Amino acid sequence: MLRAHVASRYGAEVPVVLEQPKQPDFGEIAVPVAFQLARQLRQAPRAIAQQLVSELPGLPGVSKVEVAGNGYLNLRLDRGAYGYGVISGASEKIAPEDAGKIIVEHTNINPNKAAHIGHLRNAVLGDTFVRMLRSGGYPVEVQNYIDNTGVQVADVVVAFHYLEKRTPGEVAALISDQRPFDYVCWDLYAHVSSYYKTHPEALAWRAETLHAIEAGEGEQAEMAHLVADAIVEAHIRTMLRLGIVYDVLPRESEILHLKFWATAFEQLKERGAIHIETEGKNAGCWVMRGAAFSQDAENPDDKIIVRSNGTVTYVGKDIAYQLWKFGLLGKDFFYRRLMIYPNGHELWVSTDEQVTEQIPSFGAASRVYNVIDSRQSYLQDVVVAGLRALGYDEQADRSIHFSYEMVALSPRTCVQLGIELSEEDKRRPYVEVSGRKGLGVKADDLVNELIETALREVESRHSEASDEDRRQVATQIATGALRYFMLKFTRNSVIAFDFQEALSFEGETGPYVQYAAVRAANILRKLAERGEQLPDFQAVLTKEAMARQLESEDFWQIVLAVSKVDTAIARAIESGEPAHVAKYAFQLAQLFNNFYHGYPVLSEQNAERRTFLLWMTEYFRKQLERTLDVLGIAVPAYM
RNA sequence: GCGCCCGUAGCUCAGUUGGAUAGAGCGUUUGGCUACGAACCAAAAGGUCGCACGUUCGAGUCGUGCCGGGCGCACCA
Repeated sequence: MLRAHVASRYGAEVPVVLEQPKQPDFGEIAVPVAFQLARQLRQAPRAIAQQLVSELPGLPGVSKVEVAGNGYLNLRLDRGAYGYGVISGASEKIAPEDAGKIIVEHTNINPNKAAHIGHLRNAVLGDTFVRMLRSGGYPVEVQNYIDNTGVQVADVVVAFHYLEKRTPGEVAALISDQRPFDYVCWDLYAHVSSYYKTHPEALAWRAETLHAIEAGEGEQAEMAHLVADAIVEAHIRTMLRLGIVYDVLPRESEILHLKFWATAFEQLKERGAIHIETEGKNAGCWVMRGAAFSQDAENPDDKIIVRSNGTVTYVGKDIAYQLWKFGLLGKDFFYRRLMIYPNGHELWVSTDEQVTEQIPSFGAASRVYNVIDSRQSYLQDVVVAGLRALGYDEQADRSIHFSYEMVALSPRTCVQLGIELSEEDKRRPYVEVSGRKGLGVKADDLVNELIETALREVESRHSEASDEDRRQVATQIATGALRYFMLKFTRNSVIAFDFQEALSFEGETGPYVQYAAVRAANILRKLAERGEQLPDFQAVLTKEAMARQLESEDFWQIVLAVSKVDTAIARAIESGEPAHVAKYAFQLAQLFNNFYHGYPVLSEQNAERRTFLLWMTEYFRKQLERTLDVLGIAVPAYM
């Protein structure tokens, strides 16, 4: 409407953008359109703004338009109408009707050792983004790719087979042993990695093992399966502690056995996307021309896809996998159900032969997000260049590297962990986590420590509750703290992990937000304990009543902010930034704690005011819970 | 050498496609428990947004060049 007016008055198509003013007393909506017009009309912005206001017809829902600053148009909303609309309004879905399936691939941990905090950041980011998309109405499929035939698994097999001389039977016994198997492998992997350094000839064992795994024969192959399957199970269990689940686990073993690569290879050759090199340093290799993904325009480096010994590199397999995700490979996996989660959700895993009639449909998405840390951006570029070289430009555009910076360790935390730092490392702002060196904080250790810390706190506050009960609450608080901690940083900031900071439950943390939701619920519970029921808000709080109550600037600002859950999530989806949802949740909680302190609800004497306060409390509770749900954070029964 | 990321309060970080007086948490100082449990709230102090040019009515935000830090650039994944 405003746009139409501007267009007809000035004969100019100017984008009319609506903004939120910096300060609340400037009104609810700001329109900087006069600035844009100023350039075209060569007049002062303020003069144009004044002209606009004097000629503007009344806008629905808007009570007042005024000129401010150098030429802002500030709109003030009709508070009663807005408040009444909020009571009766439903939440909006932003996904277009015809939106195709979205695949989000995350976690992707090498199944050869325990998960660490770096993996947690990946999984929490991925899982939260999935929750954001689903709350917006998008259909999403969650994949966790398992590299069960790679070097890292081979290295652990080398350790078992050659260094420790164990049989597959003995490894199987270790898996069901007391000590967590992923922890055993964690140490073993660090051990074998350092062994290679002092005994380079041992690398021949690795080559031999990789060969055995690929051929699917011998003790090493058997052991590789045992190890990978057991570790995958451990990872699934670790992630479930944080409420993270998957739909399907595509495995590298099936990419190989079902000849995904062979099919992709044919396509790549046919379309000239890759070439065989006859001379130079890459002689005998199939390479992709560096020009396709070059970072160095002057002298682009080619990327080897097939080695001179005929084996395919990781990038090659990833191109095949990416093609499958878009349904462009002309092949599919077979699947078997791996497990059923406690909530009934089914987890499927790829297989190389048909074992069930009821094969679910996976893959064939219209958009793909790969949650992978920024260190692999070069390889992701190559994969996308591969799609492009095959003529799949559209799919290349819809292949999104959802990148994030690594989690490192703060120097203080290194000292706490008893890690010896070199003089060089001591001068760094943070130290990189390294699985090879066994340098890092295991995910399960961190979760356990968070639970114990929370438990001490819960026990000191709620001596009346049962042990079991308190442990459940402590677990919810611990995982809430951990998830929030992983989300409060934007994706491209390096997290220098610090124990003291991560174990904090005060200030900008998950528990702070949980506490606000619990407090809101407490008020409503107290009400019920007094035998009172929640009033029918829609009937009691008429437009006029709303207008009366919302004359209070405090209340008006609260209602405005609390009503913007969907907007906040939509904006976060658009920017691909889960941290924005976390930030919004924290702001809501701050607002509520403020409200809680300033306005006693149950003891309010004025009947209409009391009903209004109750409604605000219930509205706060509902919106906080929704936002926390998108963050994967539970609301405890008490705190 | 080339590419990507970062540099904002003592510390850790936000800053919504360029907009009005740059924000939060922690830490410091001060005040608030009669329970809708203080895992909270209120107040104070704290800034050359790394530096310099440029574009613009307007730059923390865009461009160029420097400075400082991190990560990549394998016939590993």
